[in-house]
Amino acid sequence: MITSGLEDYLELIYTTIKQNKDIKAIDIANRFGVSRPSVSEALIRLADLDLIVYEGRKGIKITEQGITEAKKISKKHQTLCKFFQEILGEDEISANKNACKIEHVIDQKLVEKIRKFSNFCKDNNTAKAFQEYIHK
Amino acid sequence: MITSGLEDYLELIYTTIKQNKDIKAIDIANRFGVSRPSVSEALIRLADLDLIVYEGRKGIKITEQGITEAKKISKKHQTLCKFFQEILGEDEISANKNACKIEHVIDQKLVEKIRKFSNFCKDNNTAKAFQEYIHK
DNA sequence: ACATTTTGTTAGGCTTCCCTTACAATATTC
DNA sequence: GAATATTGTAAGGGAAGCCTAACAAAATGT
Repeated sequence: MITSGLEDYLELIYTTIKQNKDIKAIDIANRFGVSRPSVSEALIRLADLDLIVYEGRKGIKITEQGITEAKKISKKHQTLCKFFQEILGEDEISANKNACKIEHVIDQKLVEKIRKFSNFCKDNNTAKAFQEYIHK
Repeated sequence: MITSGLEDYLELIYTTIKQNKDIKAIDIANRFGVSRPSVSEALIRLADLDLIVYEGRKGIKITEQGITEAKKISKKHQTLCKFFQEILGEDEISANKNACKIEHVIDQKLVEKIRKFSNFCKDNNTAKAFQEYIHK
């Protein structure tokens, strides 16, 4: 089974590759503040799960299945982030930090509901009204 | 540092004791589907953290600090649960399940914002409008 | 091309959190 | 009060996820 840490790594691999950039193990290590051996291990596990193709220095490629998985996580992240920032008025750093953790535990169904709710709120200027309500 | 699992156990201890009921290690094991030895270990760690007083068969008591911690978690749980159910219209089981996981990773500040937002939505009948929006 | 730096792997270790099996102590039942 | 059931603990083990130190291979600089 894929774990929270693996999901983080896969998500970064996906978003980096999507921008047509290369990603190396050391980039992941730097990004998450973990050691190179930890990442090395994790990449082997991601490859075992057929989510990436990993051949050491030859680079990291993402599989179809990996893309599918990464998209799910990435979508969750974006939906949550947007809701926290645009509706609740949370700052970007806090929104990101919380989304990064919640995305690994929340059900897709609930995220979908939040996404719809966000759209609903936008259509109704709910965010603005909420800010006024808070500072009243 | 307190972990997700320990928080779960502490929360159950707190809510049970609050209802003037006794709680035993085996109750926790049954509730979370883990073995008695696992709970035994966890209770010793909770005691090390001064969150409970544990003396085996003599029972489990919660400390002041434990109550403070448990209240925080419990409050997070309730706030999230309420938001998911009453505003988003999620069913109780799903609301609970998601709250149970998110409560361990979300910042208190963000929960507080969600709580205020829930109140705001209630004052404005937002839930009803959202349901109509979904099913339009 | 050679020296240096960068990057990845191996080996060995630690903690958390779970497990099973076996045993000990306490409660319960008859 | 003796037999049985319940509950807790000890011992030992495993997977995940992190670490450091040491080494190997490749890329880079001059």
